[in-house]
Amino acid sequence: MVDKISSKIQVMIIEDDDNYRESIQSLISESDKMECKYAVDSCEEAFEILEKDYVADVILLDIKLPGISGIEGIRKIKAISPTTHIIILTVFDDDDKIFNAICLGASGYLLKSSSIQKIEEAVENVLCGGAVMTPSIAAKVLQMFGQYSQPKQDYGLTQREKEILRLLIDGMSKKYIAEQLYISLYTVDTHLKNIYSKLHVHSQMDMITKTLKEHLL
Amino acid sequence: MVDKISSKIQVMIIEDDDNYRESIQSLISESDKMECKYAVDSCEEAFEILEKDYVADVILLDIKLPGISGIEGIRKIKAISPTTHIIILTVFDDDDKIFNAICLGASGYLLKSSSIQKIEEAVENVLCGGAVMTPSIAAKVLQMFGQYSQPKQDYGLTQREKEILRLLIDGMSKKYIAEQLYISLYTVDTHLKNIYSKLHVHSQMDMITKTLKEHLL
DNA sequence: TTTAAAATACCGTGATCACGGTATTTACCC
DNA sequence: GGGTAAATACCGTGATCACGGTATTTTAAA
Repeated sequence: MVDKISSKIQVMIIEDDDNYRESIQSLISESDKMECKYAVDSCEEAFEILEKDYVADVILLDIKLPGISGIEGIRKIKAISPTTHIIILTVFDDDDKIFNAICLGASGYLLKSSSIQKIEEAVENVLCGGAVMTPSIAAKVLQMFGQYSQPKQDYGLTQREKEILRLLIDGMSKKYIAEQLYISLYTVDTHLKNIYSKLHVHSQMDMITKTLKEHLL
Repeated sequence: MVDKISSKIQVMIIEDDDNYRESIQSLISESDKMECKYAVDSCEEAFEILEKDYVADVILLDIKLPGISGIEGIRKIKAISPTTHIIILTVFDDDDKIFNAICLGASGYLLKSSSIQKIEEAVENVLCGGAVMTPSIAAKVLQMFGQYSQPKQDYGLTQREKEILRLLIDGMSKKYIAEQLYISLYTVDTHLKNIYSKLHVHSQMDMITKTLKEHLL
């Protein structure tokens, strides 16, 4: 072992377009921060390399690949090498696929037309724990996010009612709640009746589905 | 009305630092795509303007303001002028606040150190329905997102069991499900017992909370 | 073809729930 | 000081649920 172990960021490329793959690899070779030892044209090849000793810091992954697609590949890459960050490369703005990719654990998404500077920037960002997204993806993600946190309709539940609701959602029975709160089971029952009336439901199940689906707490 | 109505993008600035506000305003004035008629130093002022006839396409909003904070301001801005996009401006990488802002409906987040090109780019992106985020924010958002969609643990439920689970979550009673599926109530009961055993729960409520919390369907 | 898994069905018992009442005590607002 | 909202408590009845059995048929895999 004459050479010292490289301290450069280990970047791997999975891309079936020979031209693009090689051009990116050579561009990365010119960087003094990144290094690309392996540039392969399929997920299958990548798996083999990763299953040996090689540890990639970042993988630039084409989403449209013959055989195992990029999307499917993400899962396995993450399984083999959990610390490896994945940046999706694609030519088109295929929001849905990108969206899936991101849900599966990709840290970023870049257009193939991105400059080597953008790529380098993205690689550094994901290594710092950041993520990189195009505005359209970002918007989609935020939109889903908004639904999830925003529409807190107010049904006018009192503090005590909310407290009891919380305990029920945590899986406690009416009886147990009564004991925990040092109140009578009858009282819990009364509160429940009031909650039902306010939420327009008729069972604990309805109440809980409504609460969880609408994120009322 | 001699002049034609401006077709430039209407950008409004809410920023209490006089220097920064004025410099951004003058930079925007040089743009041929954007126009900044109003640059104010508080949300209160902005509300007044928005409550009159003025319609801002995009508001550049400082997060740290005297009086009503940027975060609080977002809500009211959105209430007065729902179509207005909001881009948060801040000096520091205050993830938590940004995160709140984004949940409240901000379309983007920029560092004050951003170049006028970046700002222009961001403005155009949000007007196209996109969103702009720094990598650290993006990562945080994705992380929360991942929890929400990833951990689909498999409890080995059969098709029929999943079907019944779905119906229960839709609020149906065991009896009603039996009728809908043309099977005996006893059968539904048996399926329930099996589901309980697989999910390690002991009531419909537990089952539903578990299903909804872990997104098992 | 044998086996295993899935779906179906039945029963009884004790526990829990839903919901209709009614009623008292605080606490706070006008 | 009168009114209101919130929290507390009690009761009975009919409905529903949980869960322990046991058992048959259908389907799919070996």
